[in-house]
Amino acid sequence: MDDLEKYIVKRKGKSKKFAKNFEKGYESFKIGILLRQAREEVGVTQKELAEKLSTKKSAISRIENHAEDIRLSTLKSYLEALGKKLQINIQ
Amino acid sequence: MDDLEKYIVKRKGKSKKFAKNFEKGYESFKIGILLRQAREEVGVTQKELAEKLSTKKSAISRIENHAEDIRLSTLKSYLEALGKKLQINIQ
DNA sequence: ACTTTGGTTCACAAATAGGTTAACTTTGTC
DNA sequence: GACAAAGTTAACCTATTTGTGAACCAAAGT
Repeated sequence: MDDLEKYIVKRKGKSKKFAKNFEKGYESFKIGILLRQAREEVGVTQKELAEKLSTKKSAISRIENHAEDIRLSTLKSYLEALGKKLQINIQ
Repeated sequence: MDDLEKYIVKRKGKSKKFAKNFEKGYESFKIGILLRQAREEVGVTQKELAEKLSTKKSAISRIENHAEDIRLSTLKSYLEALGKKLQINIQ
């Protein structure tokens, strides 16, 4: 079980809603989970992050919970606002 | 000079149009260059790739040349159609 | 010179991501 | 319980990506 899976188990325990939504499809949630994990690691609230990105906390929440897809630029700026870097590899 | 840069030099030599467009901004072209490189490596034409993705060759060309941004799902399926895997890391 | 193949670009339509507001829930603290 | 802070969701709107067809160019082969 890797870190992401551990995190998912933890989050399922914390949020019944998440657990239910999660079953609808792993793939579509994977990126949101990754992003939430990154944000929590840094210890920033959705509101704080939203301000750095000149957007609203609701948009952040949507990305972390709902978003079926995301633009590469959004992904990048989200992470950069957390002081992280996005790395893309092709295998 | 890494592989990507080498490839860019090569492509600048082949296409004046590309060379000119490229100067307008590196960042926005980077992903397209990566994708073209991946496709050429496999030896697939834009038309062949388009068919696998149920789209048209013009859409492929746009992604490789013009596209300012791209959805994660598009990136993923493009690469998977080439038999490659997209790997995302956060640093 | 003509045709074919691979690629580029444009214009328009369709689909979808992201901005925004407002109402709501959850969680923690007093 | 009351309150505040953090997060969620829905609705609407706008901006952007992607689908599509057509016209075009360059290179290669006939």
